[in-house]
Amino acid sequence: MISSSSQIVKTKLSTRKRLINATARLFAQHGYNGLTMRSVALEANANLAAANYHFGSKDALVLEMLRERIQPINARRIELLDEAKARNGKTAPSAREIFHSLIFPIGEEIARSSKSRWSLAQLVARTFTEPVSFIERMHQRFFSQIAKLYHQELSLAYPHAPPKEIHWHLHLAVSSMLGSLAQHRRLGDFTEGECNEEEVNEMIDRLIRFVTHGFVKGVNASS
Amino acid sequence: MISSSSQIVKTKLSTRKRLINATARLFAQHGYNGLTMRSVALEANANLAAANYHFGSKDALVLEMLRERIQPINARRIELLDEAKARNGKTAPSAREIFHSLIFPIGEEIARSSKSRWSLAQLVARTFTEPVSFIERMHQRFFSQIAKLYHQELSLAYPHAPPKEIHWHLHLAVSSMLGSLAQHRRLGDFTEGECNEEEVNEMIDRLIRFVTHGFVKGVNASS
DNA sequence: GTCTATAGAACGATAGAC
DNA sequence: GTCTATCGTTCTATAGAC
Repeated sequence: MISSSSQIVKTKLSTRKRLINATARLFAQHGYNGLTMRSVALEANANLAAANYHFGSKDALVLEMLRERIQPINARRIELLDEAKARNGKTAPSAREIFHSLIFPIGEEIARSSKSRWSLAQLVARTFTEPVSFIERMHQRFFSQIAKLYHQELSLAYPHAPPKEIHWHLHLAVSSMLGSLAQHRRLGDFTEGECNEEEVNEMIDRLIRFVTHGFVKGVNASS
Repeated sequence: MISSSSQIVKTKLSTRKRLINATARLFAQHGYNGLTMRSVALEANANLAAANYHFGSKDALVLEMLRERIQPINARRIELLDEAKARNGKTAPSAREIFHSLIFPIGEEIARSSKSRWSLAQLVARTFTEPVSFIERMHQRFFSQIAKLYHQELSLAYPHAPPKEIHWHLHLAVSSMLGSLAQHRRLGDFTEGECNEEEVNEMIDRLIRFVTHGFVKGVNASS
């Protein structure tokens, strides 16, 4: 009975929570249109009618799942950014520290979710690929203000760079982050087994360095 | 009757070609699961049964569309890469030239397709996000050999870098390229209108520089 | 080659018993 | 809260007239 406690934890999860978890996995794998209420219910060991009872509709279910996954990550980003600002006193944090605060929380969350480690990476990336209308609104609600915050911070760190260049290269950095998360599951295939996709920290560290270099060299060349 | 010639061109397009074009637009916008045979027929001013007559199934239609769009781009990549090698004689092309040959052909293709300019960018990016099984096979068929080619070329350009680092940073560069293509339509929103998503060449040039910097600084730090 | 009409399956959502 | 059963819709694919 070694695994009794984890079994208890697993079976004690409420139907609602199991439905949310199943929705996250299936949305990450198949996207909004590929996810069906029936597949969610099956994956969660719940009933089709129960899913509609708890959330009312497919739209509302997916929306709530996204809210629960994205908000803690954004909160942690602000936390790390504030720490970096406090650490540097009156001088602005470096681009490296700023991008660390942006990307590192995703690595933490991936490492935390032991089961199907990379589904969060796919989920975050898919949130920016799905064109469904309510997801577009989702971005507006969750990401537009944090994008503004990072632009401000990078403007302070690079006061001589044109604001337009900050915008351009921040956009490139964010796009690279999302692309790398979306593509990470292919790392093994792409490199013919030479690189290991299980090493979360390696991936995150390299990604932070990559976008920092692209950003810094890019904006410095323009100022 | 100013537009008579373009009208002739448009109406002279075969049903088959109109179906392919409609499939490309709708696949880029809605993905595989969001694309329906009915929507394709409607968009192409064709009949639902005609679409099945020409291609046999939805799978076969999408597969053929992807083949027709991807192969010319890959051919142009090889062409530019060969030109760079010829230009440099016995010394290897620079990372900048190598990534230029990888990314520039996409810009050319985007500039060529006057109608709905950015649907190709979304299409290419979506090809790497959709988890549908036949698309995974598609990648194997179209991209695994070209990935090997670029790894070889970069290994020659950076003989002192560990092969694993070449692999890692090439993967980051490709992921950044795909992410930037997928995200480009959001550039205007993301930058609050400051950056213009219509300037294809600007976008492609910045992207080439961005991934080159990320790659070069990354592999140099490791050797 | 292109149409109408439809078969057969899967979907989101709900009614109503427990 | 959870179930069975089902409604109404939409999908892919095909049969058959033209």
